[in-house]
Amino acid sequence: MPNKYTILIVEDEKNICTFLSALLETNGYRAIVAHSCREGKMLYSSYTPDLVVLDLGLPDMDGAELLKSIRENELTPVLVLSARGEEGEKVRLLDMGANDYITKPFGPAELLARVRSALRAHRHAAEEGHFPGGVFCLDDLTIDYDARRVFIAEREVKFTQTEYNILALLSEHAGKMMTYSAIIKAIWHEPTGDTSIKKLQVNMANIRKKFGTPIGTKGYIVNELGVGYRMRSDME
Amino acid sequence: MPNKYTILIVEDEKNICTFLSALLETNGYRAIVAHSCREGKMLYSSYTPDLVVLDLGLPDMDGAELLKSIRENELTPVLVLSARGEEGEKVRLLDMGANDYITKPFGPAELLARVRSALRAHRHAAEEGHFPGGVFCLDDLTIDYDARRVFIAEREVKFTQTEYNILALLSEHAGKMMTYSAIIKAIWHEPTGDTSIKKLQVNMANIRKKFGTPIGTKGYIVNELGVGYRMRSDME
DNA sequence: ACACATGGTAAAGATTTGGTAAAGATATTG
DNA sequence: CAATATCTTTACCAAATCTTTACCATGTGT
Repeated sequence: MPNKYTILIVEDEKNICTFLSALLETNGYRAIVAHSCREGKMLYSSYTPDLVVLDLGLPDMDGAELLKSIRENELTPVLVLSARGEEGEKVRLLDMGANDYITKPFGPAELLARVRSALRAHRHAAEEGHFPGGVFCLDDLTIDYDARRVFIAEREVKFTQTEYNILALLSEHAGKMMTYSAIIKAIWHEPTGDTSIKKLQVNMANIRKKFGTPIGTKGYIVNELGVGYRMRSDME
Repeated sequence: MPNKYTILIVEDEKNICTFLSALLETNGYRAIVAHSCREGKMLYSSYTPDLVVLDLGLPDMDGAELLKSIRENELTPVLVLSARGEEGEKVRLLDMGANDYITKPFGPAELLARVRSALRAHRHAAEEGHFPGGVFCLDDLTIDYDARRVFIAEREVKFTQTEYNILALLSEHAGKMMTYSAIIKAIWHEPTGDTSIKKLQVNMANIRKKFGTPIGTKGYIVNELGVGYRMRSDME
């Protein structure tokens, strides 16, 4: 029924290209391949893909520029492929609006999972700018944005203002990795520094404490070392 | 005694039916159950419920048809229950005017939160600031908007103009957190500042004093530090 | 395995915030 | 105009919270 999702791959290494496009094609996506950022830019505007897989460290132009030109109009999800040693670049692109990243080397299952997750989260966000009914749900966690109330397994849990703000922010972007600087800017409107990251970590600890950390269950919020936090999405 | 909200459940699976009706009944709603769309249509016109929980994929008739027949006259909120994989159908029903959807499997907290949210939104949209019959009820508190009179446990209590305005405002948005700035703008038509928040706080103190703060009972109005006030709702 | 960096957590101190009473200021009423 | 009610401002206290600090656990690279 719905047309295939079109995925634009921007990657210079030939064998990764064929691997990716074969993988995506056999899983029901339409794959378009660009071997440089310039080409990616052109193909993007002619195909308007549903998702972009962007490799860092392409020779001809900065991946950031491509991302910026995509973000000027659309909010098409962008997955960043990064090799080791490109940590800084990775975080920079996440800050600029990339939705997720995958560190090389990666397996087919991981890539497909991230692609699915990004597509679904994006479709949800697009359908009605926000969560229908103003309610967010993830496993036992329920957030009622209008009432500004949070429930965990039927029982209301009180969060302080900053704790709630963090929760609301992460849940509104569920499934998307949010960098420290993005979170700090949104919550405290101040530049990121050592102390502000500490504040964030303390708040996260308090939030987790109130969640009660059900043993055996993976927490609602995941941390990625050196990058930021992500709230799990109920459809990943 | 405040009238219970009546909720019509249209669902064929027996165990989901009993789960839903038990859940809703224990939370202060009146639940009516229909096991088919035909039955739902009939029960709808005889009970005129305040909200409908509609399962997709009923055998006898398309849920869409029931939704359409509801939407012909009323704008009663409709929550759609959908299983995974019925994404397309779900979107279609949202387009046709369903207010929210819940994906199976779902927990009790999620259902209750979405029911509350839908009732709240609908109530607020329907009356231009007034309740059916021009009366608001919450536990011992009764507000007669037409007469501009307030009763607590059968006995009238005199409120000043601003006190009444605040009460009316909060009760009209019962269940929703109202920020300081929203309240101040509505009451004094002036920008929010330190002094205006103080005014509001003093008024709240006076209101609470007149309520008599029955010990052991949670107050009618809840404060969220740094955010605003929320009047409890009879459906929470 | 080691050193190093990063994140988690608890607890103390500093700060902000809300509640309340009471004193002016303003408006309303007879 | 006086008497009264209401509104606004001020001051102070208690409690909630934010921030900082220190220390421990965990992960990362060599």
